[in-house]
Amino acid sequence: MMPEVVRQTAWRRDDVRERLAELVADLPDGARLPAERDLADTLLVSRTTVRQATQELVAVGRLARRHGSGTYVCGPKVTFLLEPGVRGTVVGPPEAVLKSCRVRHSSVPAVVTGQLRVPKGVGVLEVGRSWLVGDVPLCVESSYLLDRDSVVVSINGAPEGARSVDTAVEHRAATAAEADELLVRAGTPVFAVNRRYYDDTDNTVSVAVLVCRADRCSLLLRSALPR
Amino acid sequence: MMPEVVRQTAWRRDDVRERLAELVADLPDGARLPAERDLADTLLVSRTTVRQATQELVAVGRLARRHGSGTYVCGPKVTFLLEPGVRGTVVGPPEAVLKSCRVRHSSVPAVVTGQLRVPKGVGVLEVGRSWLVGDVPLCVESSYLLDRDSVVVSINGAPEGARSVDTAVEHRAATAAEADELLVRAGTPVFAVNRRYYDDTDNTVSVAVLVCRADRCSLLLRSALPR
DNA sequence: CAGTGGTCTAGACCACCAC
DNA sequence: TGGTGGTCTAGACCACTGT
Repeated sequence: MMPEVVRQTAWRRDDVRERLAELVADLPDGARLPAERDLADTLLVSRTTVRQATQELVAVGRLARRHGSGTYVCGPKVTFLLEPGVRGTVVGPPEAVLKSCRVRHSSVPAVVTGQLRVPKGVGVLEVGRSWLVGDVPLCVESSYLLDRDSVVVSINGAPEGARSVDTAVEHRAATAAEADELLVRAGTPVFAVNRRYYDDTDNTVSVAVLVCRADRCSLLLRSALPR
Repeated sequence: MMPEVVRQTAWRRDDVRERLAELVADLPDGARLPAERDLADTLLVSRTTVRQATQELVAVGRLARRHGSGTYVCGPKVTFLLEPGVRGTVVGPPEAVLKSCRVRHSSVPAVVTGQLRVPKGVGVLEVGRSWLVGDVPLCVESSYLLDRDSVVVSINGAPEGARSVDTAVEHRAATAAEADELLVRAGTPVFAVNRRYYDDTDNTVSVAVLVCRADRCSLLLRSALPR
């Protein structure tokens, strides 16, 4: 059942993708590729096939298209560092800038209900952060903390009282709201990183949701081993 | 620079994708969608547009296509659990089976050279594991350990002497070899999880490389906080 | 305004599956 | 053998960029 068989045929798209990958390997970051119509003529395939092959390289961050301008070779991905005692940070290269960091009171948003078990009506602090490379937002993060926590510690570090953390990483489609924030089309694949901090009695102390563009970000997680 | 502007136009593809997403939301896992040609007729778009919209849902694991059979609603993703002191395990649902686990001697493969700093000629143990759901391989893992380590501990747990671990998660295209093992086409997006175990003096003790289908797997990482 | 990517179409043919 | 997904084409038109 569900054989999901491997093809025997050699598809033109695969051939074009490999040719492009070789071409790209010899080009510096930021270099512009020939126009799709030119590539189609050169490689003796239709423009559609060129686009399909290109798309596969775009999806994994090797190329980036700019409407009306051209298709360009991408630099290395942004590395997003997650350590148990620290909330997310971006480490280079390439250089990413923490664009905004806002802290505000809110009253138990839907995302927190059921995860962060607080009585109805209790306020939480929402910490929103976003990172840019150039002018392009790559990661947005929202953390939800109990008011009683130390805000200074909580913005960048684990909240007071937290003793362990779960990190769930999922690859999914961007919602309309996320797509809007990340300046991509809805449905674009993103990493969704959901972190929950627990205290000694396994109550959730805070929740952090990170959404970053899968095509432009890698994740790095560090942890000590229990001794 | 690099505005990467948000579109104003309403594309048919987006509309079709949202309609399909709504349709899928009401269907049970495993349900079959109407044929692409029928959807095209119903939604008054070309089959190409239906395929593009469908593809976006396939890429994030909401749908799966079966050549010659149909397009089906996917169940939940396989959760791959990574804990500091334990090598990867799969937790359900859905049920995944550890299909193979082979241990063999090898002499410093390329992937280990430079990462696992051992003198040339020293043998390493290679532990290969793969997990299946049904008959479909979703994850393959290769660990490389120094011969001096306890093999019993090393297969499922952290190697002797390891005190910390780095976990790098990348979203990239499957190589030809990986695609062959996972029964997908080359270029398919995969999670590549690279774990390095370090001893007290920060020498790499072992290296584990996990490759899993991004469309079918989620990652869950647990760690204690330093106290 | 010329050049480029973005979308969409109608149709063709192939490969696979299940009856 | 009919129905399904998989690939590919040639061309059209739109939207955006940069000169």
